[in-house]
Amino acid sequence: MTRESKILSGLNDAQKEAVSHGPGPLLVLAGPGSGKTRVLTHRVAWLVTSGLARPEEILAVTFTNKAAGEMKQRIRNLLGETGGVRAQTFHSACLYVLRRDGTKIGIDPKFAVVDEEARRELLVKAAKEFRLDPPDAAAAGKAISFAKNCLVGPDEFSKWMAEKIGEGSLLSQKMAEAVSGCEDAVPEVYAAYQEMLKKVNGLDFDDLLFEAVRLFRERPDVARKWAEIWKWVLVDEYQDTNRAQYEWLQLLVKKRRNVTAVGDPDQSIYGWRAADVENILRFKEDFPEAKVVALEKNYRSVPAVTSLADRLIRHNTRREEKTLLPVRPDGGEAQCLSFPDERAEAEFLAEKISALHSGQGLSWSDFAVLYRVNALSWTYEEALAKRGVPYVVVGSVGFWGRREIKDVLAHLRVAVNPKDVVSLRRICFLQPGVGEATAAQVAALVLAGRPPAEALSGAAAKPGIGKKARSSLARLAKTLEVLETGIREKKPAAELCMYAAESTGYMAKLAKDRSEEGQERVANVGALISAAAEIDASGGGVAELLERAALASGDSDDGGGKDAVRLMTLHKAKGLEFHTVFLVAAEEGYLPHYQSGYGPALEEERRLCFVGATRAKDCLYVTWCRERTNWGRTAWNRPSRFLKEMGFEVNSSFEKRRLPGTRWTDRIAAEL
DNA sequence: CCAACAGCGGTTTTT
DNA sequence: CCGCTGTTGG
Ligand SMILES: Nc1ncnc2c1ncn2[C@@H]1O[C@H](COP(=O)(O)OP(=O)(O)OP(=O)(O)O)[C@@H](O)[C@H]1O
Repeated sequence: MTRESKILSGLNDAQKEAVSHGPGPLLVLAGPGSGKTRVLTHRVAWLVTSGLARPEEILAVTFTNKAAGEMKQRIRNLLGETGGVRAQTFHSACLYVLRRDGTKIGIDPKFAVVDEEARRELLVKAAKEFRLDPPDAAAAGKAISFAKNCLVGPDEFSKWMAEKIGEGSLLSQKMAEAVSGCEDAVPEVYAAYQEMLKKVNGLDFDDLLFEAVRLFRERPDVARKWAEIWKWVLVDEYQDTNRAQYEWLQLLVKKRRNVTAVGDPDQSIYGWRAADVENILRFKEDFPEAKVVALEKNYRSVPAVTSLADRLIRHNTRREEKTLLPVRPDGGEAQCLSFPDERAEAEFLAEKISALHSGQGLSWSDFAVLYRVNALSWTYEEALAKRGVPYVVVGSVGFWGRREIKDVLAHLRVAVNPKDVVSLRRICFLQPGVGEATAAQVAALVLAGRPPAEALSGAAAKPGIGKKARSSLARLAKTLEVLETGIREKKPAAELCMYAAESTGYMAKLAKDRSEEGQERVANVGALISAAAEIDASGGGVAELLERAALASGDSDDGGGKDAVRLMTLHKAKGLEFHTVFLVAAEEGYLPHYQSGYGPALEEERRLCFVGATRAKDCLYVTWCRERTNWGRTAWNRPSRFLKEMGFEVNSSFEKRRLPGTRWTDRIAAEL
């Protein structure tokens, strides 16, 4: 078998047609479990083996860093190596471009990527100038993020917001909620916040997209250059792209038109973050010559699951119908269960998982518990722990988001970007005897244009600074100088990490804590040094390490390959699949969430429920509780309206209802 | 000026 | 339950 035919084997006709589409735009529109992601990866491999594209000419855009990693792995399995294919998120791709060509629109190439934590800090400070408290700062931050993702700058903001509110779209609904009470101040906060970002020479996540679009718009020659580099662009989860991503993509592909978009409008669940499902619906107009392929077979789920999901999603009004037939025979089960309270619900689930694990020879990682909000996870954690069932909460902070990692890296960030006052403040606070007053002195000197090491020594000499602070600031200044020369001389990142951790006394401070948590921190810093060494070995350095850290800082712990039950939000479950899924807390107020109970937001809640249900391959248990206690408050619940919409007969008069999957499905189908 | 602690209120979902 | 705020004692 030739390499090319090997890539096409294991695909149905429609999939083959999409994978082996030649040059020109291609749109794959299909429901869950139809093999969209599979098509995308096989298409990348096919473009290479067919000789149409060289690996380095391909950009495959994914929704998360994790999905990018998996895509690379699958491409490696098909081709033997990734050979320069870039698989990454829009944000990473834009960062890559801006690092290289940002100077052409006046961006200092040493800019730092401002992560969520630093962003909050800057926002709070910007909001304070206008007498807004932190909650209002967070609200303004949401509005600012919306604006940037819609390519609206501070100057146009007021006008834009006035137009948006009252428009009736999901975004306008969310905007109005976010800024209610502080509308008037938001434009000013936006401007002040951008000013601060400029001062610290930083770009936040949204700026990466915003600035990359500005670059391509203002410098068509640069856009052309990148269009020649990435001659083939493929985008997964296209239904969840926002305006900025859409625009950037258009600028990149409009000339060569070798663009593949893959997605499912029914799985658009990020409207609240400015994603616009119109982007995928408009593809045929943007690219009139586009080939459109529909995948109509569901390989993932048993009929009991697909029919229930289909019934649910039909309740959305703004929607184009699709055919999706299960190829799997009847089997498995889909049930709705009710419980008196969340303890009973959690115990049931733990017991069921234990039983299926030992009884059916399933792995722990074949199970997922999906919920609407992170706050619900602890109930299920408790019950699983009690039964000794291994589990991972996928929402928890991952390696790159951990405090000790960010602490050590903050030293390197300051050494690379001398204007990074946020990181400088952070490392000041790590020193014994240093608090707000001292850190403010240092920050003021840097904002006045002094280099960090000099500012530290300068502040140490000021009157009113304690003796302890004085000596630790001097030590920190020395460390920074060494790091700066180390970076100039391109010393390995691992070496510099180790130096930053040791010479500042940070390691010693961590080591003093003998608790389990403390020991873990020490080990994590060790792991950071190993990670840095790996980056060094693959030809990178400090810049690459910081890049990786900035983009991954928000990534959650996915448990790696650990055999454990996965607990996560419905949003995080997108794109995944499990043998058995527990869709818990299917109650009015949680699903749909009480803030999204009407209008376009409700339709998105329904899609969220749809995404959750369609993660199940064989078994789906949708559960709800009559009574739920949260933060010490007990509330009565009504079952989610989505239960009825899925075809379950729900009434509060029975404790537990058990219906065998397929037979039940047939009966309901006949009734409808 | 800084660190430690108690009390309160509340974040939907995340690159 | 967790993070932020304001208080105290060193
Ligand atoms: N032609 C095929 N033959 C057998 N199995 C297939 C085929 N195509 C896809 N599958 C399997 O179906 C499942 C779903 O595939 P994939 O994740 O690519 O679907 P998807 O359309 O991206 O789903 P979703 O939109 O729900 O994320 C996977 O387990 C995949 O291996």
